[in-house]
Amino acid sequence: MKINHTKFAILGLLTTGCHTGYSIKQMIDGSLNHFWKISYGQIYPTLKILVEEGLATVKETIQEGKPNKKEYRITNKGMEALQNWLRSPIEDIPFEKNEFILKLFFSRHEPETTAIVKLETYLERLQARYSTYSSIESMIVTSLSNEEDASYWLFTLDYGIRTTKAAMDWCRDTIQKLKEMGNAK
Amino acid sequence: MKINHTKFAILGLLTTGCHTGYSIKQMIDGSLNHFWKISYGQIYPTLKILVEEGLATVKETIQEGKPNKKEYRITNKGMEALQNWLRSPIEDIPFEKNEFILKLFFSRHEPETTAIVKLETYLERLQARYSTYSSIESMIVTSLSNEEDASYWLFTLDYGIRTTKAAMDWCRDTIQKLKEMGNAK
DNA sequence: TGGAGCATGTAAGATGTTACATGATTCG
DNA sequence: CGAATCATGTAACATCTTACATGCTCCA
Repeated sequence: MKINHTKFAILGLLTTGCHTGYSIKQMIDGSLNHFWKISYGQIYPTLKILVEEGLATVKETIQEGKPNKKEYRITNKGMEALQNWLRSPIEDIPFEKNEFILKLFFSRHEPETTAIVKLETYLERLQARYSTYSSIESMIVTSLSNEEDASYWLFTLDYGIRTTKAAMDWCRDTIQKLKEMGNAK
Repeated sequence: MKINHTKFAILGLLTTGCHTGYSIKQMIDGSLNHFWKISYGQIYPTLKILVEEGLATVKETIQEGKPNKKEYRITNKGMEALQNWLRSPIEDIPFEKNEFILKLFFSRHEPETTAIVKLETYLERLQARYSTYSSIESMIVTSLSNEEDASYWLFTLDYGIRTTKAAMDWCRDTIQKLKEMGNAK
């Protein structure tokens, strides 16, 4: 039996102070983005399903000066479903769908210099990601240290930081190796 | 404009000595699996499309003692298309859809011990992956050292090895931290 | 006045997985 | 005799992305 994890991701986000589709999306883009992505095209329909299944409730709130919003809250049944999902064993070890590595795999069909340029671009983007992670980390440490979620959020962030760092080191070493290959010819 | 990378992955595999849908699948599962997956449900229809577009040719081969097979070969046009794709800049830096990390993110809703068990399971699987990579690596080094593809294949493998190793280290440290959190209570 | 941020939603299409169907040979 | 390996394929389904549509307020 296959489980729809996205549904539970949204359910979980409801426990972190996000109560609208819009704020859920922001949270995903800001904190979950390195290991889970969800688009509006999934968020709003899923929120509807959650209510239908009794895992969440909605209340339309009229705001002055701002558009109306629908506030979603997790129910007891929803909380149970979330814990159930947390308890269930993980299916597969994740794999990364990596366009860049795929291209590198076939790179003997292109000149070394082209591969080097691609590696340099990749390294730059990894560095950008690394700084983003670092700034999120210091933000959590300073402003959320008493928050219950904080330690687990830092663990997941640390995972991102360490794997990104490993990838950056690999990039630098591979660039070096490719340059040596070029010189040897 | 969005590019269908899977199509090019199959096209690229045609240049590595794979000529049937079956052998392409084996190559994917053996060597590409850590950064790209393709199922038969995609391979066979894509191979058909490749022929329709003139990027590959088919020839049905009658084998004695074995079922017939269709042998696909890349055409000049296909080779050009492959190089074109290789040259094109990478769109996005990849992200890992990681069910395990997603669960950890919400783990304050479960007891620490449960999280520790999950981390231990995850570590075991990472170790298994690590040994798989290492054995593929030594296989390539010993039996393919003269093959043109070898160095690029080793680069991609090294990427897998390093990021997996970083994840393993993170696992061990996080288990430790969680145990300390448990003791502190 | 125009853009950014807040806010919700849908429809079409792309992409990918799973289960199923078929059938030969080889090896233990 | 049964399992594994070789070999090809499809239909249904699940999942996800993209583009589009709407409209308010605040600020420069």
